[in-house]
Amino acid sequence: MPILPREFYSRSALEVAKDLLGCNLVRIQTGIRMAGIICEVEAYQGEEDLGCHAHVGRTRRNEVMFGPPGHAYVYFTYGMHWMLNIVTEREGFAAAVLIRSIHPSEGIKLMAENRPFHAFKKDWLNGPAKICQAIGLDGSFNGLDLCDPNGQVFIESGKKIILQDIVATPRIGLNTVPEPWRSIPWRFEIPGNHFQENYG
DNA sequence: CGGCCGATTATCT
DNA sequence: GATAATCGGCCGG
Repeated sequence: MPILPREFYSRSALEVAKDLLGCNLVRIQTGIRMAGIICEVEAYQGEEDLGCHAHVGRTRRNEVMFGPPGHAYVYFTYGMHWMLNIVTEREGFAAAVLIRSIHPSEGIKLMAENRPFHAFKKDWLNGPAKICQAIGLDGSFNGLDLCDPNGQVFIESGKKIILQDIVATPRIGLNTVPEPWRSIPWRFEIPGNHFQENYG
């Protein structure tokens, strides 16, 4: 499957988020290819969005989000977790899509080694920090260009998910974010059981 | 399975 | 000095 080009990411985070469902997140670590089908994402867009890191304006942490689309915004939180986001929209407009869960498809053995004591337990890959741990991503990947075919991280197009199969709900963990941003349904997912029955 | 809570530190005010 | 786009262990049902 072809690598998603820059134009794919040069759209609103809401569109990109939904279109990323069903696509294949690929990570090559020490020459070994790991991949997973994206099945849960969240959109964050603009300084108006009080749930988006960019709402405070440009800072050292969020500056990648203000940059060109198709790059990785990897940030650190809760003192121990890394999160992977994909930058969207045009340069100068801060927007990104958080990858929240994947259905592992390739290199599962290496993913398991990257998550010792948790591999193959229930829910071992449904969470943004779990994914980064499983595919070996940290802050050194912040700003990485995902459109570089020779890169170690990129996304390939996959099965097209029809809108009817996508469930939209509020974004997770925005406990102190004011309404309406706290509850706006910008989290998109392919329900787990549905995914396994129809897309696994 | 669901709810509660402590861990742990870069980044921002 | 406070906060955080989370996780995993522990507990009760």
